[in-house]
Amino acid sequence: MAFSSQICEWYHQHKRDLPWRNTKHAYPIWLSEVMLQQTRVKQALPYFTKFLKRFPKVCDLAHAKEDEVLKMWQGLGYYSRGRNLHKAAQKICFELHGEFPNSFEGLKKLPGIGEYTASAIASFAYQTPLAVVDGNVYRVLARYLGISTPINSPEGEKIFKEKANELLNKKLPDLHNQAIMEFGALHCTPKKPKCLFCPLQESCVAFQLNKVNQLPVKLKKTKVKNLYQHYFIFETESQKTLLNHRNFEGIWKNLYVFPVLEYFNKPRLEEVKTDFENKFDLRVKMERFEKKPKQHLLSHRKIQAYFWQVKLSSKEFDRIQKENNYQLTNFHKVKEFAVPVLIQNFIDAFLSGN
DNA sequence: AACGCGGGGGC
DNA sequence: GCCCCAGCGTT
Repeated sequence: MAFSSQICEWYHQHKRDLPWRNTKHAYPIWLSEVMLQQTRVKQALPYFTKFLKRFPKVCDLAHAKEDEVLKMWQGLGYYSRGRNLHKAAQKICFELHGEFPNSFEGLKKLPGIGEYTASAIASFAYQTPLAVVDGNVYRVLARYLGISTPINSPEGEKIFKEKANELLNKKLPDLHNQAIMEFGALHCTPKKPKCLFCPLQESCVAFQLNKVNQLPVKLKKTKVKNLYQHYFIFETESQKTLLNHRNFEGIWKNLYVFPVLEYFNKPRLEEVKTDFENKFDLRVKMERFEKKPKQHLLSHRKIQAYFWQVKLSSKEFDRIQKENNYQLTNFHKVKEFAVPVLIQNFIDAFLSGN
């Protein structure tokens, strides 16, 4: 219990005032936890506020269109979280009479809720004595206990989960869980942890062995692949353009982009033009907005995006829209659709005249 | 057991 | 440039 009381004491003195800590209701806790998956507090905070204002209750979220949920999620990334959030809200509202499951197992059945999030909601909302194990906890425990088992190996997962539950203060699981995560986020940080004035210094194995900067151990990193995208901004004289709803598996599922050709190997310009002509059965003058591609980095892709301006007669425009089932829209209404940040950046520049 | 999935920020 | 972030779902 020494560990927990020390962590909780530290938490009492250093914790940030975050809105989802001022409630015991499952709905806002769940919303915050999903947004915080692989996402920093600073980035998630404005989304949390915006969502709660627009969807005060879970059934408000359930009754919304997925398009609107994704539009509100725009810029937060990992859009499957937004889609699953919406699906889970519908389950809770329409199948569970608006009541959240009150057990770990019940919570974990909901889409988008895994081991971590189920533990978090169960402990924060219902004081269930379950330890959360997130990136912060892996790091704190790896150092404090001097465990060099890779945190993302099956054995590591098992060991750290066991240790986390051994150290858990089962009388105050919510406080303990908040405390250890906040400690990892603010004090026992990945780079430059504040060991020199750490309350756990004497009992921290990694500090005693001077191995803090070697822990935690993490296996591999998935290689980043290049992705070359050529977007086509179709224009008519009446300010219309076409959007493609990405209603298939993969990057940006269910978001909207301009009609696009994608390549894993850099195509020659002639190749792009030929592919364009074949895809749309169309031979027109096309011009790139800029010679240099816009680079956009994802965790697993390095995207080079080219944007082409394609002016069409209303007849051809109409044909292409129908043949490809594209979304027809006025250019200044593109901002009403959920689009990736890459596309939003282009639109912003385009509309401001660059 | 490994990979796909976004975007931002620290160093 | 590399790593990490209150991970999850699929294969």
